[in-house]
Amino acid sequence: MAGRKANANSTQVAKLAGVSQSAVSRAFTPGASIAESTRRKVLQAARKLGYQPNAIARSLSTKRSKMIGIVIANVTTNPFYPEVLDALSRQFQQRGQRVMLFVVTRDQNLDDILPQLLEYRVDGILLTAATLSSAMAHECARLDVPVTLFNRSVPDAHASSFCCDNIEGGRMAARLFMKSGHHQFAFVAGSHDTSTSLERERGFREELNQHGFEPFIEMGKFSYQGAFEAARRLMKLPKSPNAVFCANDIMAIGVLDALRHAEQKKVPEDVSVIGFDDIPMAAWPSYNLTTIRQPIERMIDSAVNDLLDRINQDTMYPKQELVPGDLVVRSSAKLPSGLSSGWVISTSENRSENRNV
Amino acid sequence: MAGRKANANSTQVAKLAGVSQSAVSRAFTPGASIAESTRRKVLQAARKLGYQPNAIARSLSTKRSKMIGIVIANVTTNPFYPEVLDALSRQFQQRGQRVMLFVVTRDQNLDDILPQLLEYRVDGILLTAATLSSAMAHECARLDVPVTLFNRSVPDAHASSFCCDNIEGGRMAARLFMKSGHHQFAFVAGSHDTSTSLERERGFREELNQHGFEPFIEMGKFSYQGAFEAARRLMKLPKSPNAVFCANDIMAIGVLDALRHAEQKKVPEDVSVIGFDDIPMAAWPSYNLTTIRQPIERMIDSAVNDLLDRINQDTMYPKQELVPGDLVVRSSAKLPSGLSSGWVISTSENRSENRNV
DNA sequence: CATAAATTTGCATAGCTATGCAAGCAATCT
DNA sequence: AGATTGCTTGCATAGCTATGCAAATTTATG
Repeated sequence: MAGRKANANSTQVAKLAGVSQSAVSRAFTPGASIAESTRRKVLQAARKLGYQPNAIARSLSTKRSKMIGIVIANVTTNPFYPEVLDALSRQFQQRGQRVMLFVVTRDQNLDDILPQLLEYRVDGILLTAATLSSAMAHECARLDVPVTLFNRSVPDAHASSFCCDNIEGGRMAARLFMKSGHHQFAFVAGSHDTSTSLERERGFREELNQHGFEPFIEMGKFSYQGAFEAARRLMKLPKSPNAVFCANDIMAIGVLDALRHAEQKKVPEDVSVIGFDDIPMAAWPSYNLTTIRQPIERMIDSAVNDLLDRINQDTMYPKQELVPGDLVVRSSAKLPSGLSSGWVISTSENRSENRNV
Repeated sequence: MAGRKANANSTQVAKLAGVSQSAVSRAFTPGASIAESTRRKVLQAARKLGYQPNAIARSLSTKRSKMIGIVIANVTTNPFYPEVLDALSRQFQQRGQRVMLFVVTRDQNLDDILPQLLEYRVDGILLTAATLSSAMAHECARLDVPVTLFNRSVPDAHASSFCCDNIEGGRMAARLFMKSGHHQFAFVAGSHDTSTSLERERGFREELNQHGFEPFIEMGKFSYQGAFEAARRLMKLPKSPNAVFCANDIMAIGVLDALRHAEQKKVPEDVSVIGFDDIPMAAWPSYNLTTIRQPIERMIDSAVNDLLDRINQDTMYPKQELVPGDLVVRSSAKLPSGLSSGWVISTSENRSENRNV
């Protein structure tokens, strides 16, 4: 009920230091017009009173909260997202922005969440593993709050988006499978309404189609367990596939576990598996997963830069960026002759190197 | 450079609705004294102008930001913490609090971070996988900002703390090992300055000591890789251990992988392994890890309740709570006769049940 | 209907900082 | 010395909402 203990404010500091309140404000504003001697007096008085500028009042005054709203989903089901959150949060922190976090479920509607961010006048919004209704996109545009989507492509032009090149990723998986002589393909999808899953499927299927193949599709619900069960269904098919591409690594791992522990299949001898993301677990010796790596750091750098730029400059248009992924060759998929495990094949600069992964 | 697009404010809404600014404020304050008819007028005018109350201004006025500062570490290295963050964030969200997030490294000093939270006048602070310097504890106490530690025990009486009973957890592991006839024990520690690791080690060692045993100790650095290497060192010992307790699950998994893939050991035939936490991966068929489960939901409920209570009532003292863990018996540790895999043994009410884990 | 009681309303101000502007001051130049 | 320039400083106000208090209105009561 009772309020916070009275915190010293700039006026009290001013009085103690024998200067005006403005001077106190200036003493704490980098680059403000204030003599070094007065600044010292102020800082000393501030220390004595335990004064710290009130960021809430500053936000009100400057109309800049220095807060970024981050909305994220799948944090517990896909280790990729903790990585993303970690990197995002550090980046913003380092650039002087605070983070207001909302954890949602993948299919949760953001129309209740975004207003809560806007209420706090966040300077920008970053959505990952979540999509934006066009109503909300307009609302953000109206309020001039830039929005960036991470790992979701967007039909709407009001928001920036930063994605891995999912289509090309799917194609790379298909090509690797075909080069090493597979003939029966399957795709384990994440969901039917998520751009990442749809695009990866599309690239995979298109590349196969060009060579006269058609993959089976099974739903893995973006989870270990869902993919585990999907794999079992696939193995029950009359012509069961021997090359399974999964919409992400966590599902690929579910598939691997199902193949080995529930279906007595050998990987990659009986079935090859490729994932997407390159989460840390993919490199564990239990899995050794061949996968398409999303270059998280680079993608996040771009996304953060773009968002901060759009916050600081009025006249910037949203940007859609597609970052190429790298094929990381480990041992969950049969190798074509001439390629050995431990290679990273980078589409971008068409270079291959043994990065010891 | 330029400021945000002018957002409608309560005065403009008031003018349009033909009422005073106070009335607008009251229309948006649940329980305020306002006639239903005027409220409707206000809400209609607000809708027309796209008005939404300014939470920053409200915070300044009420001296309540409705924000909780969360500081978390290990988000990418230990899947336990994404679970914690997810649950915390949802709980606070549901209770009408926003979350300001800081991601730090385990050993990072918080003396630079906490002031940033205090600057924004967060109503309370929750630290997990991080500790509080006593200077900062005093600072928070001075400013009347309650602090809660999650999964860290605290010497300082200024903060609440909510922990699993790590000592008893360590004892449970020791007892299970001894019951199934092991004689050579090891503990894979997380670090030498973290209460979780120290307490789990202490319980484990004390229980062994009571029966005349002494465990080897190796450092696993709280990571998969660190534990992987620790396991290899353990196996090089002249009397290599056949019962390894790890300070957490992710390290236990690192140990399992090292034993199986680098040391050609069978688990549990050659070596038994027990972890701590019960992260989702522990139940995967590749690992089937016997472990001490931390009852996350219950712990978080308590922690959140306590923090919110302390925010709302002035006269509450911090609380130290110890929540008992459950021994989840899977198949990474040899079973004593009479016990079969799939059992959860709960210390708290001393009941056992086959929960199909 | 008159009066008391309860509800609703507006006024005025607090909460804290940033900043445009004009005034003050010191240093520099002619 | 007087004029010019450049830096510092304080004044006054904006930014937006909440709320104590008194006034006004409505409702209930006798």
